[in-house]
Amino acid sequence: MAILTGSCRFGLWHVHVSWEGNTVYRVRFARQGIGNAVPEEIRRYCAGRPSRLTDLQSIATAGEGVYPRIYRAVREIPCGKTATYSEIAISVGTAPRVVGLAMSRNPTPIVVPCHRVVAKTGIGGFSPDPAIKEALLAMEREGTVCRSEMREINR
DNA sequence: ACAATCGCCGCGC
DNA sequence: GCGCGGCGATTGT
Repeated sequence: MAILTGSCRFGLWHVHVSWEGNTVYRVRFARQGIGNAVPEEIRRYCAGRPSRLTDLQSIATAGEGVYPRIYRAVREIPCGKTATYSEIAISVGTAPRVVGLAMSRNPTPIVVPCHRVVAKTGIGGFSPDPAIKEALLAMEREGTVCRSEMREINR
């Protein structure tokens, strides 16, 4: 199977994705879009519709290094909730700044939901623009996007 | 090897 | 509300 790339819209930004099957290699925010499609769950998420990002895998979570363990811990933060840099640090046995650095180098934002990691006082950083982080958190707080298919069926 | 680089935190003012 | 020092893994020279 070949690696595919595409983009979808999120507010004023375009979300570029490269992936193969269920494995996502890169996600990045850019001003310009490209024509091709992105995985369904990311398309639904960006549109604010119910989605299950946990169906996707990220290359960033593989391995036993510190960064992969951080990324796995971040993936366990439920949609609509947040954790602090220090909480993640304690859970994997490292320092808060290492978590910050790992977030800044996260190759697959959204799939590894680094926007759910906030500073103890304040929202913390996000590149290329903290406004994206605020928008993602606001969307998840609203709640529609967080409904999984199971909850859709159960209600 | 070494130095620089961080999306942080807790303290003391 | 500052400013400061400590923190640890990664990346580039």
